[in-house]
Amino acid sequence: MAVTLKDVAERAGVSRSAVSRTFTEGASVSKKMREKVLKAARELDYSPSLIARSLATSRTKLIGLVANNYQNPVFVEVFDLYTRALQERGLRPLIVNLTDESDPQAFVRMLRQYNVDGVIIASSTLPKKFLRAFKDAGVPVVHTFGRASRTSDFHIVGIDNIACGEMVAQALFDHGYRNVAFLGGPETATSTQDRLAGFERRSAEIGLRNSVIRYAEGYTYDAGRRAMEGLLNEFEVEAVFCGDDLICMGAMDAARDRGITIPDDMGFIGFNDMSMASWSAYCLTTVRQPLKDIILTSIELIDRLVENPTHPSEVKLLPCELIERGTLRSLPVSS
Amino acid sequence: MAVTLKDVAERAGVSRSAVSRTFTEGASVSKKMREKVLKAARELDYSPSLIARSLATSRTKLIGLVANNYQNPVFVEVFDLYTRALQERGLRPLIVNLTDESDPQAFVRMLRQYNVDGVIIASSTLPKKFLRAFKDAGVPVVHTFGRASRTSDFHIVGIDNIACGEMVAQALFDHGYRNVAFLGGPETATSTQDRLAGFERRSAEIGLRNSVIRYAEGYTYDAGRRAMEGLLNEFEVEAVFCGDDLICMGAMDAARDRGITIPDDMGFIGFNDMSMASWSAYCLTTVRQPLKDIILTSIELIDRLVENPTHPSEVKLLPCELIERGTLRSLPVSS
DNA sequence: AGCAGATTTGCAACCGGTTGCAAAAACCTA
DNA sequence: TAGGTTTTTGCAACCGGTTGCAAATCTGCT
Repeated sequence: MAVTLKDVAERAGVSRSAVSRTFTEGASVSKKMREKVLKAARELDYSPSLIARSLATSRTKLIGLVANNYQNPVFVEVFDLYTRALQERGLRPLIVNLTDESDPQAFVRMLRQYNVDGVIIASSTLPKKFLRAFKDAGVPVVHTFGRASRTSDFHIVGIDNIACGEMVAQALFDHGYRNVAFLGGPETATSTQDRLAGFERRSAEIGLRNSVIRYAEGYTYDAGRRAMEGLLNEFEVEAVFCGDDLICMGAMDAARDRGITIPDDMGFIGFNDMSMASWSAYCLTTVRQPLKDIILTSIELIDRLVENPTHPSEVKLLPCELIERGTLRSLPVSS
Repeated sequence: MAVTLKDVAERAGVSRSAVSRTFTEGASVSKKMREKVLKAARELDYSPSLIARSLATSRTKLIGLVANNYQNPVFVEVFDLYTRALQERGLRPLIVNLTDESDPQAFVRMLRQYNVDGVIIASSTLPKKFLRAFKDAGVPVVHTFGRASRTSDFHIVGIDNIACGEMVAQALFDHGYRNVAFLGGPETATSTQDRLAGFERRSAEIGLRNSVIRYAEGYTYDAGRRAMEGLLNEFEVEAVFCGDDLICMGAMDAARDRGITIPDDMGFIGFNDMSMASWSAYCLTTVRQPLKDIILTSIELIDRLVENPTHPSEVKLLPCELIERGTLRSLPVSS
């Protein structure tokens, strides 16, 4: 059915190796030979089987892309960036959609079976042993959105969540807020923990009172909404720092549905700057993660690891940026 | 490095075929042999290489998943469903992110090089010749969200866009609207064309005047917003039928930003029922596509095609449902 | 023209599995 | 227990490429 190396070789009247070499980067073939082969290949509409090549070279150009956050629209942005950047480098993502029910070990095995060249874990809520499993199997891993740590021997690309927490505390203080709430993502996510740590540290330094700490059960609108409703029943705060834009939108809608006006009655600040944050229905003040940089850096790193698996472990933390829109009240004028 | 068939065979003291057979479905192995092999395999932590197996069987369990709508959050829902349903069946999606700039032919070649078992095209805006390219290469294709047509010899799963257009016309009429606008997705999308056709046909029948026909340039918030702003400058309508929820949200925000109250001053109806449609900031009345069914049906179909490539071409159109929320004014009470 | 050195080519083994075929083993019946 | 069936096993070829090695060809030079 399909046309193979052998067919081309016969048609061109050369050896199979010759054909192979004209299709492999940096092999030694004379100009005359190459042309003869390419002509035959063109006539037969031949293109080499990557499966067979993989078997021989034990390189697949496949990169496992593991994620578990398919509920959040920001993920479509993440995903778009990953898939495009990978395919521009001639790599293919092999997607794993990890749900709560699914058995992680099965996916580790699966990715090994496909002999992926490397794995990118794009999630801050996955346990370390998951990374370990790949490492032990000799597969290069990069943890995007992971927590930095001196002791860890993993490759990590992400942001400095502690610094971000500090930045938000400062921003709230600067806007004149004195009594605020923290409404994070899932408590188990390292990103949540770190943001809270930074937030509390800076708050203590400058005298910002954060009287409530709550966690949404997931990075979803509904979870944000529910958590905010609970919060509103019990506390009075001037502003809320949300661990994710989507959570923030749920929280804002919960507040508005109780007749609270934003930002006059209550301020909100989100995290991620997903594309919806700029919609006029929300006009969300938020912290922007440099998604594109994070993802390009991750891919570059995994690419390098594939070439050189013994590369010493790297941690790259990229700077975030405060995006001021309309959900914090105007800065008090100094008089 | 990796442990292979041969290692297991040696350890178990049996032939390589024996090992292969215990790992292939429906091969003949005695209970005793199977246990001996499994024991050795377990001790060595062996799992068969899918690459090598693919080479031998020319089946990869890979399904190409081609899409070009990575801007729309509804896609994250589509994507979640696809990846999960595929992996539940033991298939792996091989993702192609088609951008405007990318050369479609290159992707056709790429998917063939990976020897995918089948391809799912998940888009209503891709040209037919794209499908043709796979078909010509002997790769089974299913077109999800495609246009039904008697003459076509492709496999299609989607909705009856004409009927949906009719349903919306009727719904607007029933809500008391008499002068409305159509704000579709890209004009080249067959789904847009069909919805408009149905919409106009039923409008004519019942006496609904649709005075404006506009198209957003893409399935994005901004495109919806821009189109709506233009529309507001030139026309007065009572309600707008948008070709997509995201477009609709952009349009709604454009209207609100001009001081228009929804639904008192103007009605809106969207399409897709993406998860955001239910947010209280929009509370969108819309048409729900049975996404899950569409996707499961697509996968089932491609699965069957892989087994039997000569399967006669099928067209499956699934019914949509009107989801009434708060963006159309209340039904006039009959008195 | 003759020769050393560099370049190109083909041979054949290998990557890690599957599978048709025939021999061997197990089972059944008389 | 012998003889015929059915089941299980191993051999060896094959899937479609790559690659080390040695032979063949091509260079440039004297």
